[in-house]
Amino acid sequence: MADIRNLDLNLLRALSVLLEERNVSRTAERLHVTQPTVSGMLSRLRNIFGDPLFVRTQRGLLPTPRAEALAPALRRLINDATVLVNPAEFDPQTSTATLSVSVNDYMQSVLIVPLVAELRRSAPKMKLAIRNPEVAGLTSMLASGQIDVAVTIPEFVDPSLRTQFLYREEYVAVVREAHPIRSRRVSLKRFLDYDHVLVSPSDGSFEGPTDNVLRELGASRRVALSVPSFFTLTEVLQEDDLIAFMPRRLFARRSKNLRTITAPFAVPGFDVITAWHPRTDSESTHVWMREQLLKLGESAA
DNA sequence: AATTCCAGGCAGTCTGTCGT
DNA sequence: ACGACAGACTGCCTGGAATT
Repeated sequence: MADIRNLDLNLLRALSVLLEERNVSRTAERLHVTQPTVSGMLSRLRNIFGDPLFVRTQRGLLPTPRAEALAPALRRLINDATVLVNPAEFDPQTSTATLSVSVNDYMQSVLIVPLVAELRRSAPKMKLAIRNPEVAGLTSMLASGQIDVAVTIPEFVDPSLRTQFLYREEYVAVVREAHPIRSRRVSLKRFLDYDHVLVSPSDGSFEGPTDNVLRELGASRRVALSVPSFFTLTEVLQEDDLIAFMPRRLFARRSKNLRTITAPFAVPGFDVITAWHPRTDSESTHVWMREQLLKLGESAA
């Protein structure tokens, strides 16, 4: 049994050209090496295949039956190898790839709704899975490929991941249209008279960025309700005299029966970023998807 | 586990010879 | 005379050992 350890692909390529040219010098020219090099290659090929492969005649080199029989398989092999090292360019119009994006409901509303519209147009055969965020397992899910890209905030991202800034978001204070607070500008005392509601996606906490600001002011509010999603937040706000801070871009999309008031203090906003595993850095499908998100982030800003 | 170093082997060129 | 092949030499690559 012949050993393929000594076989390199360039030898097979040389054999393929030799079969076409039936001449060592012309083969050397085509391979951009010197004639003795091809001679040496032929000698190695003869050892590997245990066959003379070519015999010299008056009319040049004549392939042996064994060499002629190798030709179709050689062409296939070289073609396959060429495809292997030159993966097809990503074409959104024809791609049938499936991508999984982890993103919370606020970002779904701001980014994913326009993303889907864009995808239906420019990548009609692609499939997209939107998944609720996994803060704890995010890194391992990105590493294993269960999630391809996450839209999130920097605080949730392990330093081993790659990130790209999309846009900066601000909070606005929101109440329902029928809320007893009528003036746009509200005093701190009046602001604290009412019960508040906040979004805590994972742990049901009653504290958020607003409470950190209040603590520094030596004050505190009563958070009566903690909900897991921004969709629930907007529903609840419409039904009761509560106050909530919500992302400005979300309010712009879900302001039915709601209005903003000017809070007596500012709450720092947050950066929205994409995060992915370095493994997929140059994966053409992923690169394309991240570019789409970046574009949408820029237009959302 | 990753990086660096080193020895051995191999493929390439140049030059020259041989066979058709 | 032309083209294949062989020998001498050079530089690069690879695999294993040593080191970090």
